[in-house]
Amino acid sequence: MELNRTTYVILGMLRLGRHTGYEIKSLVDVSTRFFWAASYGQIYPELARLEELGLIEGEDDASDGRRRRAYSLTGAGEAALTEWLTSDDPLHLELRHEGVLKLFFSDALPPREQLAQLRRLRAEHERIAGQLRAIEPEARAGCERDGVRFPYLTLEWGIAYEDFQVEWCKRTERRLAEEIQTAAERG
Amino acid sequence: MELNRTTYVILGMLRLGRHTGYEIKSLVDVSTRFFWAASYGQIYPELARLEELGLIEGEDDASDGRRRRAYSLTGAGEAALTEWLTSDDPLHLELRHEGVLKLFFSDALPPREQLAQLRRLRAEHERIAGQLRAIEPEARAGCERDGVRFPYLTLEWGIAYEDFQVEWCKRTERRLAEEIQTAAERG
DNA sequence: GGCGTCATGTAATACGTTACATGATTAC
DNA sequence: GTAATCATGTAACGTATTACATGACGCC
Repeated sequence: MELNRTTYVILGMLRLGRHTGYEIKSLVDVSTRFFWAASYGQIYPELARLEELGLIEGEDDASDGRRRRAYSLTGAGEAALTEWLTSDDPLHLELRHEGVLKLFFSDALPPREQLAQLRRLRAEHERIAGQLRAIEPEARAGCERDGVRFPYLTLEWGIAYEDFQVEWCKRTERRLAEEIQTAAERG
Repeated sequence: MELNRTTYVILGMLRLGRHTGYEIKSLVDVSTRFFWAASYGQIYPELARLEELGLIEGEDDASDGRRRRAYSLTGAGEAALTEWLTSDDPLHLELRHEGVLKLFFSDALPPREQLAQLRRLRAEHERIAGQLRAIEPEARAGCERDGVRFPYLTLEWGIAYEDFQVEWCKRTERRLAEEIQTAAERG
């Protein structure tokens, strides 16, 4: 059936309710974006393909003058989603982290710059942690309102992850700063 | 000058010493791969381009019968690398984590399957942590031998990151298991 | 002689983002 | 009336992987 991985964001979002492509993109942007992004350029063609495969069903609606097509899961779509959720195929894990890459090559820098770079890295993770905390109250409310808990759980995961990064940076900053201090006293 | 981000892996690796494209790929595969991958399809064309830009210098060598071209950094290349290392342009941060995506949609599953999925996620991170710990002794030795410490530091980061994931999974598994238990006693 | 490694390179493919075109509605 | 939002769609571009072709060396 040649399902790619963007497929499942769409199927998963549609399982939570009938939605348009535009809505799916908005949902992704406030939820899975931090660990799984998707753009219009992927979503719209994929919706067409999934409908052709019979995994989703679209219905046109222009009742309020806005042309729109909302999709819902078919039985086959629900089955495909569950199949994916319960399969133990190897997970796609990918990390691209320019900050850590810079750190990798930081022997080229003088100690003060090394520290400065670490602080920038920390600031970045603090910023993201802040973003996540800002949406936390709404996510919690949504969780209690809809009886859907796992989206909230993954937000908790995101916050814990960013906090881990921040703490690691702080520890490493302290280590580096101490060494610079010691070197200065000896030198 | 239109430098993309694969550029800097190459410049950085060449700062550590004169290398062929093949060697750069091997180095990436045992070091930055976990937070910054690169393939032959990127490396070889980029080496040609960087030489044309005057950031690196290649020299042919077939002394042992094997045709090969080893590159080293030029002054301009070193400057470009330092410029990147010290700049505070926004960092490229990207995470694609199919396991967390599955978790996000796990309200669709019965509790037993939710737990099973979490265990799979943990197993995956335990596997990677194991891989990283396996290369740790060699990295530590290399660190002490060459006086280059930051590559080792990023390996420590990788291990800490994978350990964080494992611990988060364990905590969450316990929470879920308790709830299932409680529900069973009430039901 | 054959397998693994060293070594270069590219073509085909897949994946993903950005930017734009289009046009309606809603809120100020 | 105009800016923001809702809504669809795609073309161009950039990024990255896979797979293959090619060929030599070193070890068993």
